Amino acid sequence: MDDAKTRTRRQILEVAAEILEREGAGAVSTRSVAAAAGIRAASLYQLFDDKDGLLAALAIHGFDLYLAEKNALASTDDPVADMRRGWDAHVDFGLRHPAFYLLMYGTDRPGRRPPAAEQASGLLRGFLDRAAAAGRLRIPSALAAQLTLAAVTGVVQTLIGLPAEQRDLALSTRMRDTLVDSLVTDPPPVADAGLASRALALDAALTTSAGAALPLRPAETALLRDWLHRLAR
Amino acid sequence: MDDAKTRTRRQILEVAAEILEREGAGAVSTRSVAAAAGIRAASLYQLFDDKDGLLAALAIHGFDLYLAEKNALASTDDPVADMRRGWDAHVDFGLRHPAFYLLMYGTDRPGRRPPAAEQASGLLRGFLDRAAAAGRLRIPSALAAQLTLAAVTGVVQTLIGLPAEQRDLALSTRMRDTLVDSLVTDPPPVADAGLASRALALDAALTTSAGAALPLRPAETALLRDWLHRLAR
DNA sequence: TGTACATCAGTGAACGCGCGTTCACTGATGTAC
DNA sequence: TGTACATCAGTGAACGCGCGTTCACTGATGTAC
Repeated sequence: MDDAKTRTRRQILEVAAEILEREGAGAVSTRSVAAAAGIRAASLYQLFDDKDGLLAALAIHGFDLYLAEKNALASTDDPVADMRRGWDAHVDFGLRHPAFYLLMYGTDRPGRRPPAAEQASGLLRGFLDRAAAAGRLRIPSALAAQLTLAAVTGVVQTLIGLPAEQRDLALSTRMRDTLVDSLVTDPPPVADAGLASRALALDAALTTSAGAALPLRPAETALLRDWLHRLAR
Repeated sequence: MDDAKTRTRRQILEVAAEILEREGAGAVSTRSVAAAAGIRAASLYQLFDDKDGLLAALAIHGFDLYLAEKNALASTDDPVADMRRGWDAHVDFGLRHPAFYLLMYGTDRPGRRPPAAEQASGLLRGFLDRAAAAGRLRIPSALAAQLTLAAVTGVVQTLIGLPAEQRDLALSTRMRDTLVDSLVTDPPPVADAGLASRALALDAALTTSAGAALPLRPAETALLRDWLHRLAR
């Protein structure tokens, strides 16, 4: 009956999520979670290694919630419009689950990357590589992803810090448009797309086919990509 | 001898700052600070109300450090260049004092604005109002300040979260330039400056002369400024 | 100059609390014969 | 169908810890006469 164990784990994570969102990260302790779940604190140790294990599972639970919403967003053939919608969905999630958001994206101590940043960055790269492949990206997608993530987390954390009634989404939409406009070439790709766009389109295609057999050796590919980035600068 | 008391307070705050920067916010307790300062924890209660008082004083101490650096930056007659230099100084401070920065600007729980955000926003408004007075601002300075603060804290927190050797200031300079370019009109003000710039220049002048005798009544002034913001939109 | 007193920064011991974690246990459930 | 046994989720009590905070105190310093 591993099912039963999995189910209990899920129930406990949901209870823990409720405490997190209602009372903040400081209120999540082995004892408070156990009490809210109607079991003894000692029982948690059969389901999770220890407190850190519980918190890690909670962060993954939060990221599952986030991914479920993101995946519900269908991709269209306009990667730039998709990016704007992805931005809005991200902000919306953060404002509906502020405590989760801070746990997932908040920087709590130097040198420790927020747990969700890695995965979110990967997701973003998906959008951006598609934009690059369509010849619409001005800068390498890795830097574009970092810029976008830094801007969006700055916006969400600013909004979360304000009392609910003072939160004005104009901050988010303006930042979004400023950023997207700066990353993306305005017109859809035309026949004589610029040097930079062409270099980046090729670079994106190389990313997509990573692992596939290329007619170049790894060291050559690396050098080529370095040149492409220089051309795009 | 109130001098002696003030001096002791300062010494204790410096010791506390050291713990904060070396071991993180979690390591700052009444006992650890007292031990590091060579006194008993009980003695702290003669210098600070309680632990919250100590932390509040610590945040103010951090902001004093910050202001000391900012004030060393002389203003030039180019408010836009000043803004860029202010941005860089802010980022530099954050990377040199990451734990302080997180204490001052980090969002730790929903609805609670980071303690330094208010003052930093006021400081920023100074730069921005000067830019607006020169007719170089595209949007109201309050929104511009919010955008800038959200972007710069997003950047600094992203960099702080990375291991020191992966921190790349290109993220900061690109975000800075993207943002400044979007806030500011490109050419220095010419004779036929646009409607929006003129409206905002007037608005900035009204801010500067708040309190001085105006030929308009307060309600009229408020309405006028509302109209100016609408023209600038 | 010397004595008696007031002030008050700092002491040392103790309080109660919530925490993470351990451990021998119990009692219900499922399995083997 | 009935009995003996194994499994194991969950229990209850206890541990040691660091925490914020209190309180009566001490002993050095400065002041008044």
